[in-house]
Amino acid sequence: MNSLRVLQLHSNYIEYKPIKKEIDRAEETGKEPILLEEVVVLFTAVEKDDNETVAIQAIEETQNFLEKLEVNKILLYPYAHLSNNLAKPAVALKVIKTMEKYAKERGIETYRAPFGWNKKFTISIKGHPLAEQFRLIQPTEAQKEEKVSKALEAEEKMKSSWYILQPNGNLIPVEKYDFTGQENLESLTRYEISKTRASQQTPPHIRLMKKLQLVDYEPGSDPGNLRWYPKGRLIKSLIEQFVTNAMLEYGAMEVETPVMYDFHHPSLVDYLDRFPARQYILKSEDKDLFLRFAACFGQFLMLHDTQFSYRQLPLRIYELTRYSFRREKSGEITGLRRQRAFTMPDCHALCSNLKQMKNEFNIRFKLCMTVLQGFELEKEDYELAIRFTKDFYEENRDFIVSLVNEFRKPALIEMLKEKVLYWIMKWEFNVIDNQDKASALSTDQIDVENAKRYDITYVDENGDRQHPLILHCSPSGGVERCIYALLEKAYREQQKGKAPTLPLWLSPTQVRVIPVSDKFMKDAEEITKTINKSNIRVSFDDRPQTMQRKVREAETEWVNYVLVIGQKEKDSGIISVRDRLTGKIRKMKLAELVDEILKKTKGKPFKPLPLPEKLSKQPQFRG
RNA sequence: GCCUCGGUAGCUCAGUGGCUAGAGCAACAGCCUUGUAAGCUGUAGGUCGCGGGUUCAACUCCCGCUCGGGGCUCCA
Repeated sequence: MNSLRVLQLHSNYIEYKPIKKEIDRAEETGKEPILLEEVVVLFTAVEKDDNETVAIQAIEETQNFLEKLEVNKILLYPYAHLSNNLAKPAVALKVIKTMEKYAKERGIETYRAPFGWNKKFTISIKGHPLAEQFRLIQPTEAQKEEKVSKALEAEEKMKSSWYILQPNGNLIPVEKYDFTGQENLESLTRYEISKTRASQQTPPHIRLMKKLQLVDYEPGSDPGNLRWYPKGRLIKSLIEQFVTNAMLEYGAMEVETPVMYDFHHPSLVDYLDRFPARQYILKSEDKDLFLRFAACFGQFLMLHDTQFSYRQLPLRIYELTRYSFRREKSGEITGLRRQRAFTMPDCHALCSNLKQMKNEFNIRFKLCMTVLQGFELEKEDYELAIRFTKDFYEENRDFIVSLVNEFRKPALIEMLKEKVLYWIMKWEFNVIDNQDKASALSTDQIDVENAKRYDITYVDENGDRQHPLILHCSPSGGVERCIYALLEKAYREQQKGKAPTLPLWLSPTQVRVIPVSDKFMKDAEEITKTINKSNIRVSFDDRPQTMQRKVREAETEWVNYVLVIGQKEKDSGIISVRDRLTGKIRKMKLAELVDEILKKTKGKPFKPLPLPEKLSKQPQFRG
C-alpha cells in the first residue's frame, strides 16, 4: 500500500545548504545556506499513486500537531530516502507544492527546501516526547474509491430510447408494441429496461452443471473462476474447436496474445477509460499490470505494428481468449452465466470504408447465426437486440433494417442520443433463461475510435495512410455462457416433459453398452471396442449391478443411446437401442447405429471419451 | 458492491444451549446373475464453512471472515 511518508521533527533550528542538482527536473534555487529556528521540519517522500488529496490530508494532520506543540512554522523538506517506492519526480513535486500551498492557505508559516537537490543540513531536535513523529498518510476510505473507468460511469448515465424494429422496417416505441406471442422478446425488453423481473430459486443450469459432473465452483480461487471436470472440459473444448474452425473458414487469421498488460501503457490507459469493465490488477516488481478483459489490446497492439494496405482489407484476426478476465461485482457472478474468468472467441475485422464494413458486418451476422445453430440454438432460442446512435440510424436506416430482415423476427432497439463509448452500433443475440433473465451470446460492434487510439493504419490506393474501421465480434459469446444456454434449454425441455439432452456431438457419453448379466460382459466389451473405433464416445457398464439400475443411470447421465446386450442380440446380430430422443427401443444392426451417429455429428469436431471406458474405473467428480 | 437468506458425511437434507450428531443416496465388501429408470445385507465415512466471543457447557447464541443462493445494481 502506497502512502505519503512524513518524518516530522520539532527542532530548535535547522540549517541546510543546496549542494548540487541530483535530477534534471530540480528546481532553480540559490546555493546560500538557510537557517530556520523553532520550526517543525517535515521530511517528506512521495510514493507512487499519492495525489493531492493525500497532500491535503498530510497538512491537516500536521496542523493538529502544530496546535499541540504551539508552533506555527514548518519546513517542507523533500527527502526521497524515506521510501523505496517513489513517485515520479514530476508527481512528487506537484504533491509537495500542493502541501506548501495548502499549508499557507491554512495560515501556517511555511518554508520549503528545493526539490531535486543534494543538500547538506544540520539539525537540532527538541527532547520532548512529541518532537519526533513518523507518519504514513494513506487516502481515507472515501478517497480510496476504486478506479472506476469513465466508461463505467458513462454507461450508468447513458439515456436511451427503446423501440421494436420489425423486419418490414417499422420502428415502434416499446410502450406501444404488442408482444403477444413473443414472450422472449418481451422478457428481453423488460430485462434491458430493468423493470421488475420474476425470479426466485437457484438457476437450473447450476444444479445441472454439478449433477452432470461438468463444472463447479472452485472455493480456493476468486469467485467466478471455475473448475472443469473431464466431461465439462470435453464439451468446452469441442465448442472451442468448433468456433475456431468456423472463424478460420470465414477467413480469420488465428493469433495468440498475452493475458496481461501494462496499466500505464499510453494506448491502454486511454482505452481502459473507454471500456466498461473492472479489471484484475497485478503487481510485479515495479509494474502495475491488468488482466485482459478481451483480446482487443493484444490484437490492436499487434496490428499497430503490422504492415498492410487496402489490398488486404477486410483483414480478419481472431483469438480464442482463455481467459478473458473481468472483475465483476460479486453479486453479479452466477454459475455459467457470468464469471470473472471466461473463455471468449474474439474476432476483429478491419475495413476500409462504410461500404466494405457493411458487407463484412452482414457476413458476420450470418456467420454468428450459423455458429449458434451448430450448438442447436435456433432462432426461436434467442432474440436480437441492436443498439446505435441516432445519427447512425438516420444515415444507415436501410442497413439496420436489412439485418432485422435477415433475422426474420422483430428486434429490440436501443437508440442513443450520442456516442457514449467507442462504438456507433452493435448488436447481440440474447438468450432468455428459466428465470426470465437475458444474457448476450454472439455480438458484433462498429468501432470508430480505436484505430486512431492505437494508431492502426493501412495504405490506401494513393499511398496515403488511413485509419480503418474496426469491427469487434464474438461469434458465439462466452463459451461458458453457451453451455449455460444449452443447459437452460435442456431444463426447459424437461419441464415440458421431454428428456433433457445435449447436442449429440457435445454429449460426453454418446453410447452406453450394458450387458444383461455378467455372462455377456465380454460381448459388451467387444461391441464397445467396435463402436469406439468409429470415433464415437462409448462406455460400458461393467459394475456388479442390475441391468435396470444401469439403464436408469445411463438415463440420468443423459446418454444418447443405450445398448443392452444379451442372448438375443448375440444370436441375432440385431441390437436393441434405447434412443433418448424418443424413449423407445429400436432394433437395428450395429453398423446402422454407427452410421446414424456419424451422420448426425458430421462436420463437428470430435474428441474421445474423456474418462475410462469401463464404468467401474470412472471416478465421480462430486455431483 | 449493497440488502437478504444459507453452508451439518462425497451428494440431498433432518436435528438439539447438555450425554455417543442422524437419514436416504453414493463409496467400499459380500450376496444376487438379472431383458430396458433404483435387488439385498453389511462396513466405513463428521474440525457441524473458518476465526473469535458469551457460557459451567456452543453445531446451536453474538461478532468478524469466507463461499454460495435470491433481490438491487450492472452486463463487453
